[in-house]
Amino acid sequence: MSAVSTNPADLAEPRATRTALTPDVVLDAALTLFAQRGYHGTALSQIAEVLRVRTPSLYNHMGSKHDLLLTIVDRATAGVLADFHRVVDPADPPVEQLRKATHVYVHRHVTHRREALVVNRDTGSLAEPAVGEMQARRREHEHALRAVIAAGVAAGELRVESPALASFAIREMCVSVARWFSPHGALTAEQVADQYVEFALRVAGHLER
Amino acid sequence: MSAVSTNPADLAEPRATRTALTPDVVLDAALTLFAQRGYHGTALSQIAEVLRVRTPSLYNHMGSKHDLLLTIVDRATAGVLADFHRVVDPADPPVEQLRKATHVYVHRHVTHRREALVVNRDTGSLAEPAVGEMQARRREHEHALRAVIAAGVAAGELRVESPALASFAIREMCVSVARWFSPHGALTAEQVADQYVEFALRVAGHLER
DNA sequence: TGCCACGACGAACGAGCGCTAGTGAGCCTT
DNA sequence: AAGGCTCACTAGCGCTCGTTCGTCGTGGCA
Repeated sequence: MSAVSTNPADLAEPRATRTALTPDVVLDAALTLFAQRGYHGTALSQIAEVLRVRTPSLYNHMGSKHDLLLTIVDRATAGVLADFHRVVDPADPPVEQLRKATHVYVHRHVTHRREALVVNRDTGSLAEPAVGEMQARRREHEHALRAVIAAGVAAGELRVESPALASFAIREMCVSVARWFSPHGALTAEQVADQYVEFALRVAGHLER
Repeated sequence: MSAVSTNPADLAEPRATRTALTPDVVLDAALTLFAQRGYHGTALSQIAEVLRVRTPSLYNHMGSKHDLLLTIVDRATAGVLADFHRVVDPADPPVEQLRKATHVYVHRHVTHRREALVVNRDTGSLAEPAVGEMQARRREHEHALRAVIAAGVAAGELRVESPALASFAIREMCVSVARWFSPHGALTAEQVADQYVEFALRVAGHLER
């Protein structure tokens, strides 16, 4: 099928005209390049080049290269947790919680592909204590999803041997969407999210309707 | 559950006593460090330090830093394809092929965690034409798995809307095992592989027994 | 019109990188 | 005992990195 693309150029449009430089513009360019080449594989001179500016000018709009990464990872991981707690209602039946949790998670990874790639690849390049804090956030989401699955099993709605294993599998399955999705493909973010919700429910052993 | 570990130190044991230096020893140390810090995040001086040797000594046993990465990725991707064709018998029913393909794939990612991490993270850091060649191998495996699923759907043994999407989901689910598995955990490679085969069959819509 | 804050710039820094060359110590062979 | 080979070493190369500093042109405001 031609619905998807592995073309990494889907991430980048070389800024043709030189627009006003702001912290957000710098952050956005860094995000694109970090996602493409990785944190250590990206030089500040490359970010400056994309922005049609000399390297030192960047320092008028940022703290340091490390700060860029920290801000990116911080916002991204906070967003995932915010998504989860916004859409998952503890009063809902576990299956419904799993459905909603998976949907936002996939949807975020489709609409925030660059952030997802950077978080998954370069969180380890942060300095302490930031590494620990960011990993703690990921663990929080992981445990929340695991609890939902465990509750579903306890309620007889789901059937898995190990909620932890199922939770790992589902999460990584969703994350990987960022690696192949293309906005130019045949599938919309919504369609992909719906498909992956179905996959997640199957992995979790939801009884067929 | 305490069956798994996210401790990255599971990858590295700092070589206490200085053993004889050989190309394989250098490659192994590079593999460990690349998996931990990434290709661009690893300096040759760090590899040398682990081996209790000065940096230039490495060049008696390797071509260049880039050669190390190339060798690692080359062996790893070739191994995946060899695994697939060794265990998957085209004469088998599609479901059986999917079962075997998933099992070796997970098993390899459990027993070759470092290789998997490096391939997924740093293949893009290779120079042309190596990048293209390695990606072509990954595509070959991807298409082979997709064909198996499509055949299963055609035979009425599996049920998915899009074999491509299911193939993506299953592959990445298996790959991610390298990210959390610990040999010190409660689960053996075989047990994890069996569990993930079950997950894969569920994603592919295999009818429950 | 004069002033001032903003910010892009050239120059340059110290550090670290991958890698090369030449030297000399230890070992095997004869 | 003498020779040659292997290989780890010191020294140092050219380069790029992230970052700092002081200058200077410009646009908004008095």
